[in-house]
Amino acid sequence: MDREEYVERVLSLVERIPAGRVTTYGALAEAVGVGGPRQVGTVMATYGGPVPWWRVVHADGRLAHEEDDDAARQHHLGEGTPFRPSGKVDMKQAMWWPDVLSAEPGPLLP
DNA sequence: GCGCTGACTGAGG
DNA sequence: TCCTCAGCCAGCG
Repeated sequence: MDREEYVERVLSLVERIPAGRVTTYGALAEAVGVGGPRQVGTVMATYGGPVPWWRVVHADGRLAHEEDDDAARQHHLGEGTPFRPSGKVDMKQAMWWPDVLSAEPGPLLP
């Protein structure tokens, strides 16, 4: 697939993350099926503006991009995302695994 | 074609 | 918990 389509799939998955839940770069990469976590990171850094980027976190629950760390925390608090005392997201509760089929843009879903 | 860079990850200390 | 290191994959000079 070309880059545009890849970007579109990643963003569409991020949009599907329910409020109060999060997913990881690696999970998104796996759901799309192409590239790796870093590729997803690049996409988010470049095109992630319009989507709820704060719901995409590191594999261990740390919030991405420390400069916006505070803004992300506010969003999560507002959505009721489970946090650990350490200031990281509680991945056991908050992890949302993307539905692989959702990454398909075509009329694959009934 | 080549090297650098990055919103990553997992293992080890 | 935090830090480091190696592996990884694309985009961009």
